[in-house]
Amino acid sequence: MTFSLPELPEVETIRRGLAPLVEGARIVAITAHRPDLRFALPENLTTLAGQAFVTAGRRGKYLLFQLSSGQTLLSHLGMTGSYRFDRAALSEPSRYHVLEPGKHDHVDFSLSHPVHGEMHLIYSDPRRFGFFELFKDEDQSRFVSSLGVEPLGNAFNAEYLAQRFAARRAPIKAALLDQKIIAGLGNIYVSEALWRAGIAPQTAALALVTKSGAPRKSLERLTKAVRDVLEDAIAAGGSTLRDFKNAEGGGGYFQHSFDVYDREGEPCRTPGCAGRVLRIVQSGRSSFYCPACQSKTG
DNA sequence: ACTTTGACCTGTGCGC
DNA sequence: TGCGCACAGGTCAAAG
Repeated sequence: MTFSLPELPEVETIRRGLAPLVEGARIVAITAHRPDLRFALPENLTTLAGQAFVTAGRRGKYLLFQLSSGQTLLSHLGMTGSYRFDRAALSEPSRYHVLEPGKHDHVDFSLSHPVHGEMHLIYSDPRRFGFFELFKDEDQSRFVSSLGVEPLGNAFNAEYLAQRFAARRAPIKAALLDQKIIAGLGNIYVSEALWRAGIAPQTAALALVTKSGAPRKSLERLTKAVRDVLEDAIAAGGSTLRDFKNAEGGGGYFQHSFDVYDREGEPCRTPGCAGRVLRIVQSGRSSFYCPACQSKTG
């Protein structure tokens, strides 16, 4: 079992696992075991007791828990954040009301659900790159307000990307990682999408746009590749998601295999291609691609 | 306005 | 076996 590297498909898979158990649950108490993760925890986090979770949503890589007060609790998993349920009844006198936290357990949501009963939802995060935010409206959110389009939504299309890429000299790899353009792609799925589209990661983003500002064929392919790779990953995640409800230690998922990511030196999987996967470093991050079938010219 | 780099943080896996 | 070190990647802040 590898660590979760939570990009959009992983966050969506986690959301689908959490939703049936948290939606409708009343918050009995929230206990934070430390004052900060990546950033300081919201000051009034522990005062949410008495509210209920209405929906568990997602935007990009953010989980958005809508509360009965109208507020939204934003949760970002960083690189190593995870949720698990502990079914210990809150009212059992032999139990501590707040569970004895594990080394990397940082936030404990004590919940009471009308159907599923009492449980703890525990946020754990060894590297503490994750963070929380509490806001009333999305335009007040430091994180959500600047996000680009949802890649599985209608606003995501080749014309939109052409407009955003037209003045970008940076490599397409960096442009696809920019959350202000597309919300939800990370290092893994950028490599995967570029491989599917036959575009080398060093290609300047503006090379995918014509002089008149129209998307080139390659950008059309890339748009479809991004959408397809995310949909495939969500489908795979759904099939491997362990059931939060019945799992002893909580839910999770198994990372599936990728076509180029982390396959340095291995054969390219494009039919008929004799190339091997290469690893290069761009902006301090690994990119994996096949130099034989991914073009640098747009 | 755009682009790049460093910092944050800990577990893992490799070479010696 | 143990130690040191490079590496993993999401986001922001700062520098170019």
